[in-house]
Amino acid sequence: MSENLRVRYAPSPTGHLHIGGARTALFDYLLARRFGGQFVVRFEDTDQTRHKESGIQDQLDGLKWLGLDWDESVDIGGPYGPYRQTERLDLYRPFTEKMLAEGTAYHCYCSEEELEQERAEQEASGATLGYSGRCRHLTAEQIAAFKAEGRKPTVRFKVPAGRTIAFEDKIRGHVEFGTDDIQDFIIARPDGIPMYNFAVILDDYLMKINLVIRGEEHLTNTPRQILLYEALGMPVPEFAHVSLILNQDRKKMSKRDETTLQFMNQYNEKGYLPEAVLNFIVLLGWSPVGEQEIFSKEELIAQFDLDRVSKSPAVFDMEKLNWMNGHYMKSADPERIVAICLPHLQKAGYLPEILTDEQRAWATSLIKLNQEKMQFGEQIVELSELFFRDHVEIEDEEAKAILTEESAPVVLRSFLAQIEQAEELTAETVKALLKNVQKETGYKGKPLFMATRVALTGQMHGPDLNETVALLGREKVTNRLSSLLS
RNA sequence: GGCCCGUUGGUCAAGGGGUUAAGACACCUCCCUUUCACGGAGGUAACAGGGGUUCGAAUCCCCUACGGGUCACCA
Repeated sequence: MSENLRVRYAPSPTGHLHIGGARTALFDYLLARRFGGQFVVRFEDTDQTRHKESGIQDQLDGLKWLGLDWDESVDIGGPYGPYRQTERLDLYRPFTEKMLAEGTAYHCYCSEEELEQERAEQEASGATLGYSGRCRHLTAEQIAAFKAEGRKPTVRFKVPAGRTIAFEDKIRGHVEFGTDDIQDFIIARPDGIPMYNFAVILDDYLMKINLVIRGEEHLTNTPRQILLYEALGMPVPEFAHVSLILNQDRKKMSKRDETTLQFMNQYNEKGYLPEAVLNFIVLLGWSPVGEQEIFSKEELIAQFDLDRVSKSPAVFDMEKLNWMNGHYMKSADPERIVAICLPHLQKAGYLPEILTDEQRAWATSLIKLNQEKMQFGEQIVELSELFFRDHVEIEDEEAKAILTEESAPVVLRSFLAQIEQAEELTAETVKALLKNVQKETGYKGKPLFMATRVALTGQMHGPDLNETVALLGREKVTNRLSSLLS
């Protein structure tokens, strides 16, 4: 890569940033940053029917959330703009004209209905699917007749026969296709708006993109695009086709698939850390040289390369993502975790929208207490549920057994008395209180701590007991103890 | 159906002619801990199948099977 590297991420703005797109964009970004190239984000919005107005911002927000930045796009401009296709329509027209004039493309007057019928017949007879090319050699009379009918032609590319189109994919190696398997395809609609295959090559050429990284679903588009580049005498960029990300059923992720969180905004909403998601995504396909697998963005920039990207599809493993996110959460700044978790507690109705300083301080302690147990922010709700309920429900058999020990009421009665006398409850004072209970009753270890824990939380497991008691507060503690003892 | 791509433990994956076939997640056991989690020490578990080539194939070639992608006036 001696020349200036220029890569692009070119989504269709139909919705939020998808995990597959995020990975492609990440690969683009990493390479551009590593080799001092430019990363451009451009939008392919020529399909009016699928276009979603918020799509562009959603995509950009997703990239931003992940921690990526770009050198050229709709928001910051750049020397090769505009960066959305619907604003570039005038730029495409001369190329269409050129191809028509040179005979590498032709007008096709077939209606959508006719084409549909043709396809149906092909499917029925088991013939090769695709356009027959019947408008290639229309006579002047036929054309005049179509025009008289009021038909508006599409523009089709004339695919040369009998050729082999080969290219060296940066990830998959040598790939080749025969042009006889490719039918004449439409490059521009009757209204002049170019189709995907045409618009991409024009944009990539105009924007001086020299490496195209994209999903494997575009592999079979590549020979078509190479043909187009050739027809226009343009240099062909390099290609790198990244394999698909599959869901847990080993199928291509469908938008409706519920088993996997597929969009960046969902991760954000569930309280995942962007650096964890980024770290996880890069490992879906790419593998480092050594055995390290926790990488900062900077470390990735220093060593990411396409030659270590896998050819085979990867199944998205939520469990591993959760582990990795948990790993990042443990070492994250507690204040940041608080900021992520607070809204979840509020949404759950555990805390009001407007917090007093006291409430905020209390919630902060609560969240910090659970920081090391969380895999993602939303889990704070279930983790802290016991702090908000009115009554303790003991369902676990083992837990029930703890309370039937003869030591249990002795310990709890003593603890209740201690609590009532205590000035304030902090982790330290609670620790001292429990020590007093130990001295007074003679019970220590499990009979002491487990009885207390179960009585107050209903659970065998949980965060630090001293902190838990302190956060529960005198009222809840005395209520729970006395209702249990009566 | 045609064309194209792929196939190493349940998952992510290293390894690209000679390895006891790494590592991570998950799972199991043990240690640590008043509990859980964390951390630590172990463990179970894989080269899709069949033919070649070779002294020797997970690695190279062919076939089969399976999975996926694509054949739009979508991108």
